[in-house]
Amino acid sequence: MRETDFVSGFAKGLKVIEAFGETRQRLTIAEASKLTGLDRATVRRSLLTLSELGYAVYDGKFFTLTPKVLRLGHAYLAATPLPIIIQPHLDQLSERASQNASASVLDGTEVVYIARASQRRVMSINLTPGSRLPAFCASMGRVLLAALPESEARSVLARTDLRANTPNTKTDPEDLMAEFRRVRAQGYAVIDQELEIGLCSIAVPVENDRGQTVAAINIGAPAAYVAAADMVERFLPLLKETQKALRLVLP
Amino acid sequence: MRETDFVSGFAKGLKVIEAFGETRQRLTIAEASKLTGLDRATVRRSLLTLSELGYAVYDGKFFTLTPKVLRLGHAYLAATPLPIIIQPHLDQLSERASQNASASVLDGTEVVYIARASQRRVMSINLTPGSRLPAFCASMGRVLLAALPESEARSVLARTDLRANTPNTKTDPEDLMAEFRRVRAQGYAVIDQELEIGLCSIAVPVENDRGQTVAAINIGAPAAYVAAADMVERFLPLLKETQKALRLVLP
DNA sequence: CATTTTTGTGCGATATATGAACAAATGTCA
DNA sequence: TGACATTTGTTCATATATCGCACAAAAATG
Repeated sequence: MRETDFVSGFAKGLKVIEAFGETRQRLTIAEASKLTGLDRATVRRSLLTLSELGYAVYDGKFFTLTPKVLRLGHAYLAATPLPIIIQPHLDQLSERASQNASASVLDGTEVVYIARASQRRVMSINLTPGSRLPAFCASMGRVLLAALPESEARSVLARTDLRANTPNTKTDPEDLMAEFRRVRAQGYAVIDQELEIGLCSIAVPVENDRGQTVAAINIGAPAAYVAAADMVERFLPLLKETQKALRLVLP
Repeated sequence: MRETDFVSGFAKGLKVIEAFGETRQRLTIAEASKLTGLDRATVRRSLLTLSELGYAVYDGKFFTLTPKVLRLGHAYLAATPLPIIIQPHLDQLSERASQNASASVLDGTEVVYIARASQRRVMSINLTPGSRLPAFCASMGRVLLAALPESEARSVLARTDLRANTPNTKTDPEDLMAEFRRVRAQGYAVIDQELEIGLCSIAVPVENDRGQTVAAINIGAPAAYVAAADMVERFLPLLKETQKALRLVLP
């Protein structure tokens, strides 16, 4: 791409929007400037543009995003057939397992939820489409990373902040690479309270008819209710069924 | 605002992102140009910028959004304390009612879901944070429109495409204005299959301690399971309780 | 009230938008 | 099939808009 094919004003504006996600709520011009590293004058113009378009409001001091920005993110969910195709299968899966079921894709070092069917509340965090979790310690993340070439998976780990969320969290890159190989061989990943104490989950890849992994689906259950050792027996057959059904309908 | 405080390149780029939501999946440069009304050369630059930043991918013919754009929308949910405060109350409400509960705010002529707690699948459409419905025929929409000054509510209706979703849908502006007055007086709105056949819902406003309406919450139930006439008796007390709890914690 | 921080604005250098032009790809019809 | 018409992606010159700096004004801070 030539340099003149890049609209830097657009890129800077997007950076400003993302700055709101990193903190909370309201930002002043100076705060947004610090967070983005952009010049104050530039940030100011971007924020005023957002206000003019209705994506933000300005009270003379603070800028606040409006619900209109949800349209930007939602453009992906609405434009991508994947969540739409997966959702009914996920609903059925969740119903039959009497547990929460989710679908996600990989974005950099994180898994991004694209669909979810809940039966019960079990996690402390509330997950909705768009929510992100570190891939290395999530069941779907393991499955998605296992589907990458080893060198790429290693590169993702290198870029990841491998911090332990619980005493169970595996953080050694070599352990994780070995785990990916195991996951690839057995076709599923089980997480035993590595992300959150009291939460177990099992995930399988979602593949299209060419065998490419395009997403992952999982079932999460309270550890008090289903021991990690029982996850495979109880949920793998259901997951495999959903996986098989999806392989037939995905392009 | 002065004219030079507006970054048109940014505004055009945002328009391009939204163009993906209107159709599906993949867009060529020419398609995006038609949808946005922008010059092909300009759209091309915006799309190449999105690709360069990882918000889109380009295969030489089609541009596709990546999950990274979800960060933009999610910035609102993460930056706004409202969904975070409401969610646990919504979970409790949904649990006690054994029905789906949702929270939304008004954006123009539409209600935008900001949080949701599901117990069962009842609607044909899948609603997630960011989903939109026409305000005039949704229970939360009625509540939110009733909270506006009459002139504003009338203006929203004037800008709304008042199409009937079911034979039950009220579409006459004067009927609707009368309904808003009724809703305002009684403090809740009931929808009897106006949005979708087989679906009833009841909503109340979420007010802060100054009495300003900042959102709405609702409970939806299958008409086959709960008659519209019984919605008030069965769910209003629960909604009122949640409303009261939220009034105390909202700024 | 002095000091620090933040915000708003003018300006020159630089980057972008525009619409026309053109080649390549695609579609249409005899 | 082959000739013609359309559509599409891309490039270019140039008029126009934006960028980031520097400075002034205004708030906030102590």
